Amino acid sequence: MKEKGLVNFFETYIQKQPLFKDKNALQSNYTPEHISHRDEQIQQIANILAPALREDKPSNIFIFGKTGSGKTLTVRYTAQQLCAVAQQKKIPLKIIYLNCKLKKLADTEYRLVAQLLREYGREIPPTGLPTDEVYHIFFNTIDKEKHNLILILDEVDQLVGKAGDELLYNLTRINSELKNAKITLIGISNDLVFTDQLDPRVKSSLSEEELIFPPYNALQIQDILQQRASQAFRPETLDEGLTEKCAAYAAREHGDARRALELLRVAAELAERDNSTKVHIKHLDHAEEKIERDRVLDIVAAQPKQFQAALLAIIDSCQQKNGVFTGDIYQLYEKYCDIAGLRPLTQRRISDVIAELDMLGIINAKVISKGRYGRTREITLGTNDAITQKVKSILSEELGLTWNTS
DNA sequence: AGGTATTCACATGAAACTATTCTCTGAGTTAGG
DNA sequence: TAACTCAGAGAATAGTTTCATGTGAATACCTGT
Repeated sequence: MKEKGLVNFFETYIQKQPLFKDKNALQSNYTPEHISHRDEQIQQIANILAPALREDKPSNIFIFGKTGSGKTLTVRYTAQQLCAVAQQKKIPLKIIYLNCKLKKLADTEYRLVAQLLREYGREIPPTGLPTDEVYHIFFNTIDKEKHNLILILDEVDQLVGKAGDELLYNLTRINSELKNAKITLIGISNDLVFTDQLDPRVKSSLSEEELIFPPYNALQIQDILQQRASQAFRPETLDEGLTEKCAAYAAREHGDARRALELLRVAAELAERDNSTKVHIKHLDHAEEKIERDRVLDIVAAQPKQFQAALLAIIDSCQQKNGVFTGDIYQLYEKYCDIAGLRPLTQRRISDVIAELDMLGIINAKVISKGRYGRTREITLGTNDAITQKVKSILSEELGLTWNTS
């Protein structure tokens, strides 16, 4: 009986008209043929990079803009076009795109240079070599033949935050020592004040040209959504006013187009699972909640045990009273460590852990001064009750604590 | 009343330490000629 | 003698600990009226 039901399910599943025509169009790494509302920026970047086609060195560029304002997309698109022309005309040009945020790939000096070498077909061990040595190999490798190298560093702020600006300094300076090759840097960052941390020398040479990507406004997002939606969905699958609402959601979040697309995709997935023939507004609401829940649960499950114990202590304290401080958390945390058989970390470290959890958006921690009674962080939960309960049960399970709700 | 000094409870920074992973190198060992 | 094995030295990195210094405002303590 049961099996038959399942077969039926699969059969009807096949017969069902899918909502999606081409789901890829909503994926964040999808590059559309035409990029709307960024013509000006594309032209600017093209102008700056064009000298590469005459085998001159283009200026370094620094690009700022909030998340989801199309920075990466625009740069990659322009670079692709440039590369295509260069290839056609047999102009020696190499473009490397690196995302500095990706762990284990390009988030330290050593790894970034190693990754660059990998792009040139040289295998570099993940550890064991001195950094100078790797630089040396890099230097020799790229100087072997005459060419222009355009290096796109996405989310450079992450790199500088972790590894310092020495690398950028070396890269900008390396040009004067290279005989054949020339390196052009394109830095992409969503942190507008980030250059303040940089060494003035690096700052001036890196931002020979600066570009700012303004966030999309609601109308532009709507336009983009509609374009992508027409590729992604069959006609007549979206409810009236759906893209408008979706755009409005995203515009509220500082014009993040990526979020808008994700929202639309998840909503459609939910609709599909619902056996609905159309995506309705209610799906959009559910999608927003689901995205948030998935994000939090993923982060929580991925944290190390110590973070989980700290988070559990935070959740429990916060549920008992509001206005929770670092000291309270630490005491409870020590207790939980004891039960779970963990060696408790120092308060200094827990202070950092709390700050990191705050960064992840799971909790809110604000430094306040209680005057005579010291200075500390005031901690509140950043998620709604339903999610918090779910998080709590995951944590209890992970830590092997059987929980009695008293 | 108004002004200054104290004081608390951590925050924040810097440096040093630990553990892990990996390469490189050279000494010692082994097997085949 | 060439090939192989293995231990030890060095590196990079992540995660901590240790030590030191900083900090904002509620209180305590003065001061002069």
